[in-house]
Amino acid sequence: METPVETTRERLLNVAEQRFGEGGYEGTSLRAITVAAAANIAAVNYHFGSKEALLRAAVARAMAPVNTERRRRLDQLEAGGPPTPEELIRAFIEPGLELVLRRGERGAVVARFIGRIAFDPSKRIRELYATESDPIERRYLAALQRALPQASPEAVAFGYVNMLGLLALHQSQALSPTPGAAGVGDPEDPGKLAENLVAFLVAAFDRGLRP
Amino acid sequence: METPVETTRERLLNVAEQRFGEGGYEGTSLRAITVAAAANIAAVNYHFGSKEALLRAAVARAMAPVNTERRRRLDQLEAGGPPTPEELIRAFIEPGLELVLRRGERGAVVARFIGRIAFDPSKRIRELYATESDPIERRYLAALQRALPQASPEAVAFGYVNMLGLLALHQSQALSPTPGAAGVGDPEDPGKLAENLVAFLVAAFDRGLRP
DNA sequence: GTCTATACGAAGATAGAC
DNA sequence: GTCTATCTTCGTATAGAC
Repeated sequence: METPVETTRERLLNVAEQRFGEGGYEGTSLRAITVAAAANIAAVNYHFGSKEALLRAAVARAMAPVNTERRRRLDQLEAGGPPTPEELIRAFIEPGLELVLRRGERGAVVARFIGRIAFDPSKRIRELYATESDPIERRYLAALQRALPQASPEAVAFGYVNMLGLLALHQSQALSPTPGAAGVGDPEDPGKLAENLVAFLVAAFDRGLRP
Repeated sequence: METPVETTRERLLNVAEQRFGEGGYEGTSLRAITVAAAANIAAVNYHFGSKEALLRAAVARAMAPVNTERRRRLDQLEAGGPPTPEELIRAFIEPGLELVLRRGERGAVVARFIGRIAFDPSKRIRELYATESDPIERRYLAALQRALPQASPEAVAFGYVNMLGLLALHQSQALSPTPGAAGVGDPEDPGKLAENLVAFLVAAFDRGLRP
């Protein structure tokens, strides 16, 4: 690498990821972010324009590798004939949890951030997240519909919403697992959560979608 | 009724339900609440003590009928021999959605509020919600474990977390349905969502819980 | 007991000088 | 790019009128 030192912009994004994931968007002050990033209070406005624009940039940066991996898996699956529901669910869930698997503590911070944003019921934030995940979402819905020809479009959309919601739920708990629940953020076997979640969803998609 | 006029306290709780459900706890100011309730800014502090205490009171009031109904159903089920997973899931989901079914627009406001709070990843708010739902939660987990003897306690807890999360997700969308998704807050047939959600969860519990 | 008016310190975002 | 100034809004506290 040419630049071993983080720029102010990068530090702001890193801290934003951590703080927005911990306290939520409304619950986190720009002052707290800029202090932790060793930047001036006005730095956010200079680099991003506003608090919301900082959030937008952080979401875009965090989602990029996830979206790339999802696209790659979809391409690969569709190149090899019609994929099964399980393959599609796996191709959706695993990229979202690999952050935790592959990148340790730092990955868990990113996952919690993504989960929290995807999870947020506020109109503003939902729109922002939707913008970031929309292109890939259409492809998934179409592929799921082909894999589940007996299900109505409404049923497929219902299943997709549930899949997205459960992934976000478990991502958002990446650093604060529910005591006693299986494999949620289990540091000894982070892959267990992915397997549990995929199994749960596969069963629900295969036999739990009403026409 | 003896008192056809709402007291300031009641108006504050009603408005809090609506605003907290719409904008979240952090995203809603006491000033916005007191203005909408035609009360003085100091009224919240007088009647409840603090913003968080107002939230606590609103959660308690909103959850009371849901908890009562869940308790009643559990009692009834357990009086008639060991309940099936489906019966238990139904006894959990339906009271949470009946708000919308039975009380129209006003019920949807309450449901959105409950869903949003149950959904909130903030530590403070999660603890607050947990306090309100803890007693009934233990009974449900025990009953689910008896109905699913082959599943480990971790697996049962995992399923319960997912059930709670999906209910909260759909409750929180009571007034802003995802376009195209089946029956989410469908004003023409609000019972459809309950049936869809129960079917989805029953399939997942019956065949999607790994040991 | 209820409610109102007012004030305080902390934190919000942004604009403009440097 | 940084820093300071500024103006708004936040939650909370208090003193006193009804």
